[in-house]
Amino acid sequence: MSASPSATMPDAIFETLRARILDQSEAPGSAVTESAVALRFGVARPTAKIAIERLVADGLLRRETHRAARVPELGRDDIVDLFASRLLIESAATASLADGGTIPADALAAHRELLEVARTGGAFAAQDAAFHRALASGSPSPRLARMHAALMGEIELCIGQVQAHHLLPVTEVAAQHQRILDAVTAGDADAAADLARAHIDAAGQALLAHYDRTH
Amino acid sequence: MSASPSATMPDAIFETLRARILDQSEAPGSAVTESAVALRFGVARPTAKIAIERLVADGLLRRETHRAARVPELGRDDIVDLFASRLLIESAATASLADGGTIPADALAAHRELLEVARTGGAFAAQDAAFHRALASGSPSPRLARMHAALMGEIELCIGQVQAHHLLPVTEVAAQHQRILDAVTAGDADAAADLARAHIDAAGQALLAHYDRTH
DNA sequence: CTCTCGCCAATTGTCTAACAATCCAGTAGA
DNA sequence: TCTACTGGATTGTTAGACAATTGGCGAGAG
Repeated sequence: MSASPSATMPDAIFETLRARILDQSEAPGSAVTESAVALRFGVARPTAKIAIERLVADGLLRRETHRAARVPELGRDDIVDLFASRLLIESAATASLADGGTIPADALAAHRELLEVARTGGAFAAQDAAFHRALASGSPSPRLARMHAALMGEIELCIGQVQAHHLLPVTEVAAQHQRILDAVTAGDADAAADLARAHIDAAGQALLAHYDRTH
Repeated sequence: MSASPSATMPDAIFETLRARILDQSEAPGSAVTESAVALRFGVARPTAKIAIERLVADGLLRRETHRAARVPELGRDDIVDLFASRLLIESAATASLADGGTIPADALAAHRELLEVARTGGAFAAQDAAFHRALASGSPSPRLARMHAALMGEIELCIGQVQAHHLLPVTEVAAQHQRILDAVTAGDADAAADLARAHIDAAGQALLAHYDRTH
């Protein structure tokens, strides 16, 4: 995947670091300094800085001024807040999508890939995230889509954990996605929003329960 | 106002351009090129670029790749979408604020300034914007606050128009703020959210009516 | 022995200059 | 008249260097 048509240097660094953070190659809590990144990729520091700033904007890194950026360790409060915010945005986006009554092509493609993974087994985090991303960016409200994108980085961090610890069976995830799509196709905004809420809440509850078990 | 303790070059350019855009010194639709800004402030282009990128992130400028950034002309769809999104975020933030039952100090200060302006007359856009900004950033949900901040630039653009065309009397704005604060103090989340919704909706409706009159 | 002050290393913030890629309009040629 | 090309304008990207801030560590005073 990821045939980068016009691979620019900051983009390439961004993508590489993003993948490493999402699959936990970069341990949560570890520091990612501009100098280290610049050295590692053989570029000037400002180039590394741009990549890091994009990661920070996506919520995949956190930083304070004059401090090294760090991979976030999502605490209980973070998980609660993140899923509550996501619930608000994504259910609204799903409802407005249902008003239109059509499913974005990207969302359908992601859903089919997820069904395929459910049959063959394997990692499904990428497909799950792609589905939700497509759902939001297909919404008729550009600002809703923008806000969801800003949340998506941290969400993907969480999805990775749900998958890694087998907190939810992939078949159940796929089934819930199917029901959401059905409601959207039927143009039932209330039902679509409710189903989206339930889907997100289930993931949040599972993750919180796991967090409480391990802390 | 705004004693910048450590005025950095990009920040100074950002603030200056921001003020010029908000008071319409830069006409909507006009282009803001990196070179022009660099020349005007006597800095290198990347320095100007950073300032412009911040403006774009705040929604005060729009740009496509390899095209000059332009001051947005908010169309009817933009206004509808912006106020709908704002309604969703700000009412949720206000409700969670009411759950805590305490008013952020900044919000109270902005409210008092607005009351003062209501007595003496004059421009109130800055105080109105500061009030809403403080309300959201005082919310216990950092992500809600972050999303509201991302909307705030465009909101302020709208508030400026509401003020410039006298679409709402400042006394009415102040009175509605007062009612919201009262509900928050009382810890009544539902009432606070409803009042916030009504307040935002009134502004949106007034702006839309004005838009339809003039287009 | 403890507390405070000052220095030093680490890190980011910022700026300039230069080259590369892209887009658009206007023009020359078929 | 329509197409292809060229030139200017604009942004994208990068390297290198200097400045400012932070936090920790050690030395000296109490």
